[in-house]
Amino acid sequence: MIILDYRDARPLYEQIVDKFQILILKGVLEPNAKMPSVRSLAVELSINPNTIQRAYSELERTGFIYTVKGRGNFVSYDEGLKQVRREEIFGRLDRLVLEAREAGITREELGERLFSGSGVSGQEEAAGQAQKGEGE
Amino acid sequence: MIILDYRDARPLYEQIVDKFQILILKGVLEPNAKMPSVRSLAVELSINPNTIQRAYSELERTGFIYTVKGRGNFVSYDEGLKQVRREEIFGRLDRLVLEAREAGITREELGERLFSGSGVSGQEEAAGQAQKGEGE
DNA sequence: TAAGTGTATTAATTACCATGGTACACTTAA
DNA sequence: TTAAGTGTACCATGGTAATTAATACACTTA
Repeated sequence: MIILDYRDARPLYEQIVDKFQILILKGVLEPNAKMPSVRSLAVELSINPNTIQRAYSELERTGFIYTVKGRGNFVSYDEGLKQVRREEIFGRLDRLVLEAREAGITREELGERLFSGSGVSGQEEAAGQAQKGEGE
Repeated sequence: MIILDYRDARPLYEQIVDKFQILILKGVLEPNAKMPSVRSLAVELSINPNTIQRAYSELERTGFIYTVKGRGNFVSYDEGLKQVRREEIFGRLDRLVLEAREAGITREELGERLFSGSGVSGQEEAAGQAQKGEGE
């Protein structure tokens, strides 16, 4: 379900948070679905349970999951979360643009790169979540 | 010439590397210009010479400066560097696009954000290199 | 009751960052 | 030649973050 990248400079718990955020936002993990237990996931990934615990705490703090003591952690997806993730990504884009400008790259050049990425430029997405609201 | 931000979570040497890369890429520091000596910059920034040394080593490793023992460090700007920097930034854009797609953000939405950033969308850049003067 | 769960705490380890200090080799100018 | 300024290479120290490790406790469920 989750694969760690030890070449990644970021802490393990942060990688775990990211992966689950994506799985939850994409609907792979449905609302109220049970998360792997702290101990079982620790065994599966061959890392310490404390690291999983830290990731789960972060996911709970940011509203992606909720906890029932003695029972486990569960997905608490709601539409607001998607907006949070979107804003985070837009923020990163803003910062990248600033850096690009300092390297002499214009917005136009970034735009060109943006749309040449995978050939596709028109209709995308809509796949993945399919059903549900989508909206926002 | 350089101002450190102690609220910044990044290491000091990394901040120094970044600032000089920008100064060099923007042409504020011209090719073959002498860099501040390790000791003098350390005094100016009130940090340890070893930290400056580390930053300079990184700048030399990445080709931004060259060293002459006993004489000092000098700017070794060439067009190739700018290209490398551009590619690095474009690469980051590519990865950001992938993450955005996973969050359900289309290229169009990214494009919109890209050009709404600071109102400006047309002529930019070309400013910055203007005169030079600056030069230590 | 036993097993599985989250949670909390403490200690130890490792890596990285930064400092402080010393020493050496080189270049330049007096 | 000498002195000053330069880069460079060490080493030891302290601080912090990430992670591991080992326990312990409280809860839920079968």
